[in-house]
Amino acid sequence: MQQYSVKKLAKMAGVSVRTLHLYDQLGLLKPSLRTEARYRMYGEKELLRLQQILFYRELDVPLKEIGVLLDRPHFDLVEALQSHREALLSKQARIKTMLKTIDKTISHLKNETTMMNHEELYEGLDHNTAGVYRQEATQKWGAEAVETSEKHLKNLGKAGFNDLKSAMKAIGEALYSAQNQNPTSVHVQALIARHYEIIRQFWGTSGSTDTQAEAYAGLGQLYVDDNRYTMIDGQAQPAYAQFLSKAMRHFADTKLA
Amino acid sequence: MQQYSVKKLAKMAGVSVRTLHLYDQLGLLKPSLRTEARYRMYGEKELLRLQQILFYRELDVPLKEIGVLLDRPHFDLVEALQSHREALLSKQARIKTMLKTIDKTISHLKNETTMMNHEELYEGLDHNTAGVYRQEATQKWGAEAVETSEKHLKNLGKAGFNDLKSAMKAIGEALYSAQNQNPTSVHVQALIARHYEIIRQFWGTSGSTDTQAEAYAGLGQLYVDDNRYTMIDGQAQPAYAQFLSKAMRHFADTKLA
DNA sequence: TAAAGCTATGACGTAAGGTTAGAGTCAAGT
DNA sequence: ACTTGACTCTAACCTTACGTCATAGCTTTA
Repeated sequence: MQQYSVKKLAKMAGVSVRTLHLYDQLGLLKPSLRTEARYRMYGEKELLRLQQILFYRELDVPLKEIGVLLDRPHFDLVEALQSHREALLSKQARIKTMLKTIDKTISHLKNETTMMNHEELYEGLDHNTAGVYRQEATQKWGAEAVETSEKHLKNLGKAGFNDLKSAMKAIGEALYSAQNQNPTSVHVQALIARHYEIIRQFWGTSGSTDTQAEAYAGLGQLYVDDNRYTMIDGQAQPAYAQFLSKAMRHFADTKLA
Repeated sequence: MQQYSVKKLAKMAGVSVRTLHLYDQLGLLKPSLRTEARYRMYGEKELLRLQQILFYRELDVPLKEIGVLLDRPHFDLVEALQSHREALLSKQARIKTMLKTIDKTISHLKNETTMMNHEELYEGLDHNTAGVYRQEATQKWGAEAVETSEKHLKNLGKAGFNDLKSAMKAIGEALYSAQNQNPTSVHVQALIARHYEIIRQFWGTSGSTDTQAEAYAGLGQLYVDDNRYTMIDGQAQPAYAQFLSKAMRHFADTKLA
């Protein structure tokens, strides 16, 4: 029977060692045994239970509650796991559906995107103070970071992608380059605004405004699901992607009449 | 010029007095003046700024960041307020759209809902252990609470509503009666599962499964927006409604192939 | 055998408040 | 004038779910 150390289990489940220590202390997840030197060792059963815990944690159920839920005498582990599996399948399905919708609307692609100057680059956020924002960003992170980010954006304008997927990938690159800086900055807000503009070109006029807004907000989920944007230095860092997702949702709710 | 005490401002904005004390201490929102007795008094300007703060707080922007954002020299207050207003309009529009969709699908209403027994009542969650769950719930909250809740559900079966709106209102009643208990309980989960079943009857077979799931998850927002479910004892208590909304989203993602 | 890497416990820090506690203040009713 | 009830002040401790040391013991590898 397989046994895992704290580190191994933590890595497998994507949590910190500290988290496992805490869960042990709270009685939420006890190791199956302790070695001579009091090292914690976990078995398969504990791995499964941890999955359950994380599953409920996603819904912001407090840890105490989770303990009660899982320790219910008639809790059906198999059924719960199946539902977990279905949740993953469903997520996959949602992404597939979105891609399908995107593919359909690609056919509307007509007008070329054009070269942009600095003012246009930031117009999604503010018409008049583009220079100010840019200067502010430059002061904060240096000219190089800002220019790299802008270069990506400008390339977006010139490129004329033949599908939305590559457009998203390119804008993702730009966002990625800004990510090590302050993610709540105006600069990132400008990127998000521009992001929407570009994607809208691929949607064309198909679909109601509401549908477009929904779809756009949905795209945010892609960033969360794609490792490309959640891994930094080999460490899971979902905070940034989640902020993006939220910001996109927010943008869709706010800016679209 | 209008002046508000802490309590008044707190009530208007839907936050606690403690929150205002904290924001004052952090320098995020200072009262416009202090009375002789050091009572905090806020003016219109502070009310507006508080709106801004809450706006960004919704996106989980840390308070420190919010301070930086709002104190930016070129921050355009009017524009920000307009965008806030648009956000509200957009929310309204989303609800309207959903109602429209619902109205359209009402025409598919054909099959009558039938009387349910206990097993059926809980089938959304588990086929075999309905009795166990029921017993558990009874032990926890007493027979009366459970029976009241079930009565509502059974009435749903008998009623044969002529529109989805009243169906939702009725199931809302049932959920409301269970709300003072533990909202993460299996009992509430059962209610949610049943909730979905009933609503599905009104959707009939129209729309893809994905659309149905989306629409169902969207309904959760109604609970959040409707004062009926967010006010308890005259106090704003959005936690429950938000949990419901989340749970419904989760259910939609999990249970729908 | 010594360095490198893993582990243990304990203690403190964090964000955004909640929750008392003790004391002062204000308006209304008697 | 006096009391009552509602309101306010500051200060201090509590909370959740961990992150981040610090110190010390254990294991593996060169």
